[in-house]
Amino acid sequence: MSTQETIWYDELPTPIGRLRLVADAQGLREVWFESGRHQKMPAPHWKRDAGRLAFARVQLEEYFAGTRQTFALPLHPLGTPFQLAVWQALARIPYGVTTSYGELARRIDQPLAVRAVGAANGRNPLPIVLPCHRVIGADGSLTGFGGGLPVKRFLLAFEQRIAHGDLFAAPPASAQ
Amino acid sequence: MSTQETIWYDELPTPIGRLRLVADAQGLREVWFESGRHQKMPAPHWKRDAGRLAFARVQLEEYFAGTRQTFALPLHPLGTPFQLAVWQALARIPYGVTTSYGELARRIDQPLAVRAVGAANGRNPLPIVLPCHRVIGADGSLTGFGGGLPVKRFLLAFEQRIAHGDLFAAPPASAQ
DNA sequence: GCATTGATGTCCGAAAACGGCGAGTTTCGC
DNA sequence: GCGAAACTCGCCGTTTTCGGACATCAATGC
Repeated sequence: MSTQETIWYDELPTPIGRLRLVADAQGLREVWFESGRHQKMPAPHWKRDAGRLAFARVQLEEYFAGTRQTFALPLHPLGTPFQLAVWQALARIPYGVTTSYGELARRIDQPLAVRAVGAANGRNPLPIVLPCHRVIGADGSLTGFGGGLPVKRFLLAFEQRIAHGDLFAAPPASAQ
Repeated sequence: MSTQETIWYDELPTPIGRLRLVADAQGLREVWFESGRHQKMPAPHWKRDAGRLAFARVQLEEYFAGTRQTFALPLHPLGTPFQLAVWQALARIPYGVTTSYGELARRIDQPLAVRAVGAANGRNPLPIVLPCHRVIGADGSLTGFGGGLPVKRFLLAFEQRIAHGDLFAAPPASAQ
């Protein structure tokens, strides 16, 4: 019997669909889009526990309510050193601002590792909390997003709106 | 004069070529593919006797007609204790199901005797009756069969078809 | 005894394929 | 001519695939 680490999870309804939050004793580990293409399921030994995930759920609810622009959470994403570097850089992109993959590569001092940054971005286990949606192509194209491009569009428009203090949603911007 | 045991044999046409059946007073001893590479011939003192082998021939005909999935025959294969153990395990593999050599090794409580199981399988004196054709590599490769790999493929496809209740053969069944 | 051989399975390293890119060039419409 | 879209190619970490090297056990032949 291997000593199995305890893992908790919970679910959360949002404007972009249901999210599944996963955490261990050290912090938030994963955020999934339930309707995502991967269709991942919680491992059988994980425990559903709303209380354990309240710390993250509250801040996400605030984010979607438009009252929170920065997350302050214990995070524990699993990845290679390179991936962790990229994900840390993600956390430093300000609310409502976009950057390019190339720019991100420069910020981690690997200006040529452009596609690798793209790949690491695609593996981001903590979407929204680590705002990979704020990274777009150098030519302004959205290029890709785990939860689907419509969701990426929605998040960017949403942050724009909040950042500019517009209280009402603009008509088109239909999400998902 | 050594007391020579009486041995009878007979032949049987099937979709996979002529089979030769060999039995003694205690039961079925061998089944050969006449076109097999071994080109074995019946020993001179054996007696050809269709009546004596009717018990086995009937069940094999039923098998190839698709109306029999389990054999109920007196068997008398000759082999070492290890081989007999392997062959008994063979008899417990259900119709239309495949297993790996490693899995078979585990079932006889000798999980590391993987290649030995392979060797014993290769010496199976009662092909078809003891379904060595249902044993394949762990990676799904067919790896080998006394009657030739095409025959193994045919038998597996045939059992699949019958087990799933398909009455007509699929056209190409292009070997995976 | 001892060495060799199989109708295998596992592990490890090398090599190739694969991305949520970007810059430069070519190709078409206008 | 001009610009946008299509194509090409280099870049880099990760993942997948592939091949060769072992371990392991019974049987066989000497």
